[in-house]
Amino acid sequence: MVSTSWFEECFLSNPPDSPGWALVHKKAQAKTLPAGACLFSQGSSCENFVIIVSGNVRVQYQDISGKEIVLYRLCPAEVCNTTTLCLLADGTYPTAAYAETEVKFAVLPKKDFLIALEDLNFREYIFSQIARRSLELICLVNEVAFLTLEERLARYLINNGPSIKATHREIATQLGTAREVVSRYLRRFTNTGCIETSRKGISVVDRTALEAMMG
Amino acid sequence: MVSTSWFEECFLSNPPDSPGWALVHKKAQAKTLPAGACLFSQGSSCENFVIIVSGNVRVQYQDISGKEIVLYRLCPAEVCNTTTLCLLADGTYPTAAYAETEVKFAVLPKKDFLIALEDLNFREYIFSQIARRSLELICLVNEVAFLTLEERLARYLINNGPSIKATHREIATQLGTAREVVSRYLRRFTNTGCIETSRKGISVVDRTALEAMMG
DNA sequence: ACAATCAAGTGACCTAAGTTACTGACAAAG
DNA sequence: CTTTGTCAGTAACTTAGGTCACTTGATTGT
Repeated sequence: MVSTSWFEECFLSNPPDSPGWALVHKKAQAKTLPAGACLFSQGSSCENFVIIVSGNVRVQYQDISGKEIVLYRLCPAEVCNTTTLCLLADGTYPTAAYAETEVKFAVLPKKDFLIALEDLNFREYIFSQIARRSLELICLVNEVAFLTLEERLARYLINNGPSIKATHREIATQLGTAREVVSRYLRRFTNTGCIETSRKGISVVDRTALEAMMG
Repeated sequence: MVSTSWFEECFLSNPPDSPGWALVHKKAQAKTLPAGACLFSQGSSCENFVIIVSGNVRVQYQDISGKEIVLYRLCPAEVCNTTTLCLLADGTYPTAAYAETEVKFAVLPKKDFLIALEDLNFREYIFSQIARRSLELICLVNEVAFLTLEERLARYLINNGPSIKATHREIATQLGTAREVVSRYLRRFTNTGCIETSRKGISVVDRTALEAMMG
């Protein structure tokens, strides 16, 4: 059972007074993992529903040659899309997930999750998240298929706020490309005055100019 | 209400004796569209649940410059993934759908769909489909991001059976590339004896050789 | 303090694949 | 039989971006 302290605090907006949330509250196990830990990896079987309580998690795909692309990130109160889909489809994980910070999360056995889904309140919470995330993935297909890296990088910079704390390497993984390529485009953006770079950080100076490049 | 003839015939395996299916049966409207017709297009709002009764439907994305990529195809008894996700997320369509043959399908207002979802039987049918399809889309991201066109074309040829009836143009749309590029790789496959081409058709001669190329 | 590690900068090169611009072949319509 | 449109073949070129091979500077651990 999840300790009341952080769990309830986190779900004040979805109070566990509905049967589904009550079940989660009763049966879920609280877990904590340090930054960098792997929550699940490609090919492993999916047995438990996962909901993030604190910290954030990167969900990504890694191909045979080691190339990676980030599919999405999980924030507190969010449900892992891949996990939920795997539970519903009886599948094994096609992706891997890593803690980016220390992460607290609740874990609920598949069986109990399916019971909790009987509750309209719980179900709506879950499925609106799944739906939104899956629609995002459809958009990601298009982005990867049709946008240039320059456009995708511009989008990344816009979407990640005026001040970004990430290495070129991390950005490259996010976009599914190589570090050098990111450096190359960042240099161009710097030359045209769109951004300013520092070690481990980028700040967007001319948002409008960047927006013009994002396709 | 859907005429009993083709609807029931189609759902024998999911008999409408459960409340969800009964509701679908009672409230759904039967529609028919000719080959080539548009079921929905990008940006239009999503009001109705859609389930295919006969024929098949191509769901694709088109970017501003007119480039297209096929995301998936719907077959009889299948539910449109995008539609269902949009209903659950209150969104507008990010994709478009076109009838590839004459299509019969049932349409159920959002309101009734949400009621039908109360039924475990119906819900499981819908969500296992959604889950499977969405997992496929995750794999599509990786395919587009990391595989070469040669590999993707080889996969396409394998997945679409030993005898394929499609123009180079159609295959190009499927993969999100240009016709000439498809012709180029098909020529190479022909030269190495993997396939044989004829007007509007391709047949896989050496499946094993093709499999070796699909990455 | 020094080595080791990691982030970043950068030039040179290479290749996949998009683009342009044709040609010829076939089929259906007139 | 001829016109018109679709399908396919192909050569020539361009470009995005992946890869290699470094260097330099910062950070960290011992």
